[in-house]
Amino acid sequence: MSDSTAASKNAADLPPKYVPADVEPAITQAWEQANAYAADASGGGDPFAICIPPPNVTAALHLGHALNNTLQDVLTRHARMAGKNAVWLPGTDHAGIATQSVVDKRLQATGQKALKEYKLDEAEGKGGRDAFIEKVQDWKDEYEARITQQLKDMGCSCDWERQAFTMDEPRAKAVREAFFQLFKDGLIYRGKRLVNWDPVTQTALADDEVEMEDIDGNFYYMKYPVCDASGGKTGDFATVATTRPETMLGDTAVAVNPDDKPRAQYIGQFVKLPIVDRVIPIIGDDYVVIPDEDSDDSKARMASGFLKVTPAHDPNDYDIGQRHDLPIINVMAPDASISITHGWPTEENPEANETLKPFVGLSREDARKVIVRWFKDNDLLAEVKPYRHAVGHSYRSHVPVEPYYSDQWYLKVTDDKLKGAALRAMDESQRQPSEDAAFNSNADTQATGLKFTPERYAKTFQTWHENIRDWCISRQLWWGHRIPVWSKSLQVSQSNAAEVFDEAGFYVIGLDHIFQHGEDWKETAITIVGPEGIVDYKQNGLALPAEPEQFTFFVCTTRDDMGKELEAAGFERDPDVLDTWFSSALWPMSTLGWPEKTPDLDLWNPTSVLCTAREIITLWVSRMVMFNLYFEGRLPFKDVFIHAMIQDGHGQKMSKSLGNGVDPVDIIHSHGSDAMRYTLTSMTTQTQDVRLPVDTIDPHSGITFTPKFITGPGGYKVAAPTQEHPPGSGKQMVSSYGLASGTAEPTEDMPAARNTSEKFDIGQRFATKLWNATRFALGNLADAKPDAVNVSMSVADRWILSRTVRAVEAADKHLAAYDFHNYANGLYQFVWNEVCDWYVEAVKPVIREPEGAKSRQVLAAVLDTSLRLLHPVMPFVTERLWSALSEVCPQRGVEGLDPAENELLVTAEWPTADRALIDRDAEERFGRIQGVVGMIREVRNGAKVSPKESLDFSVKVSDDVAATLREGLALMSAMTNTNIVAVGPDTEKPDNAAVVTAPLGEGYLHVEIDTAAESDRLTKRKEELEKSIKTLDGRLGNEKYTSKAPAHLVQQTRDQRAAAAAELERVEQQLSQL
RNA sequence: GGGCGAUUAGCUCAGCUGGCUAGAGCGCACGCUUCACACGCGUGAGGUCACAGGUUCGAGUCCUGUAUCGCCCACCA
Repeated sequence: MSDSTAASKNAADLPPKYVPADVEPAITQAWEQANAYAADASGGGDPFAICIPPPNVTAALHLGHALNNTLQDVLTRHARMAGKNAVWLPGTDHAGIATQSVVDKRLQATGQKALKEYKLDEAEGKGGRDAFIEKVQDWKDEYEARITQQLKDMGCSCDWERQAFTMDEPRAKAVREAFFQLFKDGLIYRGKRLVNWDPVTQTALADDEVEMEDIDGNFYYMKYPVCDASGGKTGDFATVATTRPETMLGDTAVAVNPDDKPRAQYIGQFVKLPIVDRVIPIIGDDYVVIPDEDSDDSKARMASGFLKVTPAHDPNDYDIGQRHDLPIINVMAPDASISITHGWPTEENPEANETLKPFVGLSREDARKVIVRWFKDNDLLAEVKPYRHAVGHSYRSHVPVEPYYSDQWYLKVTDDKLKGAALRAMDESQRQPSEDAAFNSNADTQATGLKFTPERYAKTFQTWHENIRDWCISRQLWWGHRIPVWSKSLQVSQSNAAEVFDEAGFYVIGLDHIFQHGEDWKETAITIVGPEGIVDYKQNGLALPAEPEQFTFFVCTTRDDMGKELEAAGFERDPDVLDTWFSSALWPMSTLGWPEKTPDLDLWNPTSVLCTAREIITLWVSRMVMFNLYFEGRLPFKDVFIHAMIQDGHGQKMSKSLGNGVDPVDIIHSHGSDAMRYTLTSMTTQTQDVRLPVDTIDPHSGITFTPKFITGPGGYKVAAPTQEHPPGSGKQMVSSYGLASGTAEPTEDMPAARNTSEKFDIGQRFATKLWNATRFALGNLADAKPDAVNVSMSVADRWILSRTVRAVEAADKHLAAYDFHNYANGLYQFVWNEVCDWYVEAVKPVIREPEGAKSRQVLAAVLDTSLRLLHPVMPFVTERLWSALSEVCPQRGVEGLDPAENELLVTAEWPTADRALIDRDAEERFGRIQGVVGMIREVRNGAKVSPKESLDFSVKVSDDVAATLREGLALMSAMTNTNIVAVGPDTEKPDNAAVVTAPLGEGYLHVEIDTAAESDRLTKRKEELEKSIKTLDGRLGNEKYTSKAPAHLVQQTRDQRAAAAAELERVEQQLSQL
């Protein structure tokens, strides 16, 4: 190793305490210098690849990300050590709407020119769009750098040379190409539909960007006068029930259920819509719920039987409107204020409607109040009932989403080539029985075997695809991939054909090659939309109408120069950008060079595993699967591992939007990176989310305390923005919530406070334990003479080697199953409870002696293996200790456990377990020693004998057993501070002695015992044994048990019964002798 | 409304296809500055496994129901 800081020269270089901050930076540097993470497709080994779920550049990472990335790093480091050609592809996501609105908010908050002003500039042709995007770009640069640093601080072994961003040029190229292909294949279409509109950010949202929240609202019962076709009132009323009175301005029908006897008679009549005086029909549609006061269905209880139909502002009403060919009247502007200029039919002449005028320009909230008031004043409000119901809110601006009728681009994910392929890709073993046609399709099944861990998430994936709807991919934003479509509308007829079309019937705009070579669709695709919809001009040419009709030409191209030509020809580029998830969906391909057929793509796609949280299965996993299958005919990854979510101390999800996130760097600061990684890994079980109570560190004093909590927006518990510690001291600080929510600004007197959590203590302690165990080993190995070969292994040596092999096997098994908890926990127990508590203690008496030669070898090998096994989860401390070990003891390993040496642990070989080292005899014998040692310690403690006081111990066993026990007795005596004074068949129990029993005999600890205490202890034990015997007898006395239960279990029960009876006898004997 | 998951020691969590005298870490009690480690060592106390039924020789583990909590999905009359 070339550096001097990371590598230790000898054991004395290891300070008594492990201080992560003193070690981590140098280790990071050593890895970087060695280029340890770089992957090359031409390198050997089986491919292993992980794509990072690219974090949004909206904000810094929190502990949820730390967990996500730690697990990926564990897998990657393991794969790398195991000799695979491993790559971990890093990157970030532009997160369109989220980033745009975060930046806009920040600009507003700091009094700078914000989105609104830039939009005005853009409208005036002053380039506001590009100027704003630059602002967002600055933000992105800042946070991308910060996120990258966080990942590096965590020790993430990404191949940083491959850092990607969903909006950089290679990814942009992939997006254009993908869009183009889908467009060309007819899977992207433009549709006028109801979308989820966010009136604040003024963009459409995908279904999954809408969050349902329960809202306390009202049911309003409004009376519409019934009339005839010409508007003549009958004096009767139809009372509609609605939660959204303001949309009544756009009503185009009233519906009743034809099976609703009392009301069906109204079908065919009309109502005169109040305020707007529109005469609209009463129609029959079985969607309408029939009122029933006694129903279980709350809707039936609340319903009036008359449903107002507003196709432009309610998805259900839209469907009804389609069924009955109703007009669609949009009554709102994009900001959701009441408007008569966004779709109101001119023949109604709304400008002249005096009654309507007061409502125009009102927000939908105000309009609701005013309209209700109008109905009340005009005696048309029948009733108002409180009603709690779910309302969709923008996940970004948190205002209710407005169903809004507008032009959008859709991706036809319902097509079998997308949806069907995704369903068929599921591993057969994880499919639910299904009626879905996709499973019966004859279509080629390109790839199969997509597997989820835990399995249950396969169901989420399947259900999502079975119910999938077309994906609205356009967003009215600036921050994103601009849609590569240019369009132009023009009036076309036979008379102007010569100006527009050439002889071949193709449209002429100076782009002859596009149209002349109509089948050469490599870079350009055209859709022509005429009055009757999409024109299949490729088959039939364009049938020109006699009278001029409107045709719109949509040209999709991946080439910028062609875009410019199109613009010169009067085409306009679509102003919208693509949904963020469109570029994310290409991630496993675009990070490997797609659309080029690169060696990387060949080797690493499909990637090995996707590691993510469950919330993203529908948004992201689904779309990656569909795209990768569609474009490359294979899966984006073979496995999907869904891990837990990190919750705060109140059981709330840790998230940026809640502001309760904890910066991993804070934890690294308080506990070290390895401690954080270890704790997070060991907390990862298959079922549970992780609850993590968070404390605050007072920056004035460095003292940790539990912050004061307040109830924040949305009813969540959050740390108060400013904290005082101790209360009343006047020493104030800004909490991480205060920072994240922008509700408090740190100052010199009121600095920002870091977070910590005692949950990470376990990792910190473990790192320290490992550190100290290594210090012990190095201290002894350093002095080791060249080993005398003729020393044989002790029972402890054989035992620990056996246990080490089992630890290797367990680690392999658990990692392969994504069982992170047991991987981490198993090694913790191995290192702490077996290596440190027993092996190191057992070896102490001989470790510096000539007869300890073999033990020194074993100790070095066991330590070597432990460091290798732990490296994926605790890379820093293990790497540091590795260099120290290599320095002191460059040659290590025993037969069967001798992986290749390597300068750096990060690229060292993963240990393989030679099962020949598994030694049942040693395990059994050492187990007995452990049992006896335990009993002696128990007696010593019970008798309150100081550990320093050496006690005599005599053993009664047969002579031949005594011979085999010699080694074990020596060990036992050393570990319990006892002198063995007699061993043999004639050993008598002294008067003052505690009896220790073991399978092969018994021992006497010569100690003045407290008769009363000993009597209590024995009596208690006696009762336990009696109870146990009773249970076992009950079992054995049950003929059904002895006949039905497996024989070995019955035998086991008999053995247990016998053992308990034997012990009971001894206990009773001891009691009688007290 | 549909689906998934959780409910085990004071706290945070393990307990795979039923065999447990139910485990771990923290916390707690007692004793130890034992020459790697007090971020330690040793010993111990602490649980009718949410509740009610059922299947079984046997249930923390399987089934049914109830309650509470969480998450995901769902077209806001």
